[in-house]
Amino acid sequence: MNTSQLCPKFEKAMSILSQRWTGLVIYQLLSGPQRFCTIESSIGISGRLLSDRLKHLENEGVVKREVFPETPIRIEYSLTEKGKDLRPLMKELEKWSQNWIDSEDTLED
Amino acid sequence: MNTSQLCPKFEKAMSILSQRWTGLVIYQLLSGPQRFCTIESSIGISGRLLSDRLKHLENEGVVKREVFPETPIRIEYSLTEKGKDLRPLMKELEKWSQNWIDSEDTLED
DNA sequence: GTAACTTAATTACTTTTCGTAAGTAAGTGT
DNA sequence: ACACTTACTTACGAAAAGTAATTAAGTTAC
Repeated sequence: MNTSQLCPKFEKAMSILSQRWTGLVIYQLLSGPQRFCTIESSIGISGRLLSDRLKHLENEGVVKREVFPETPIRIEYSLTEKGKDLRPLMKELEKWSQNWIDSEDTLED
Repeated sequence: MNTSQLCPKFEKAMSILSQRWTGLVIYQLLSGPQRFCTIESSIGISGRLLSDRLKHLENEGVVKREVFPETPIRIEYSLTEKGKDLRPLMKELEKWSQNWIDSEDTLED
């Protein structure tokens, strides 16, 4: 049972951002529209989960999928206005990580 | 294999925030030091996971656990400076959620 | 003094999600 | 024809989450 007393909009926003990989996918797309395999290799997510996350973000209206029927065909993912508006938040997280995360203390590769 | 090209500090910061419940726990503690059961009921997390998350956040230096040997004994959780410095980020998420999350589109209770 | 209650957990068990690897469909390059 | 690339999907074992019951230490109620 969820007996939360928090703002539902805030909770919803947090639920999007707190799903594994989702934040990194958005962050990566802030540098511009990109193809599936580019995102995949830049953040180290598996195809299975990237496919899932992009679909989820598309449903939330954060990410846009565009098919360019060139030859070879090209499929690009980009941020919608809603997605782009997360830039200030990402900037804050960048600042925080620079101020507080010790380089000894990062994730193992 | 993680072949990420992102800043390791940013990745680490994101990995903290993108764990389920962790963001809400921090957000809740921004309103001041609180006891276990207060956090539990305010964000709707189970004791099992709250215990886990608080321990994790204590290890990361974001949360501080203090035992007050009064009668009755009181255990309070609060944010460290590192934790308090996440306030601007939370403010950005609040703003974003107000601007972009439709009230029809919130989580079910 | 013992039975019921509270807090801060922990343990046991089930369900959901993740991660790895392999497979697929459509097309390209040689 | 054959290998290669892209954008996925499927299968399956492993890890994490969710639910509920239990515990330990102390409090209050009678």
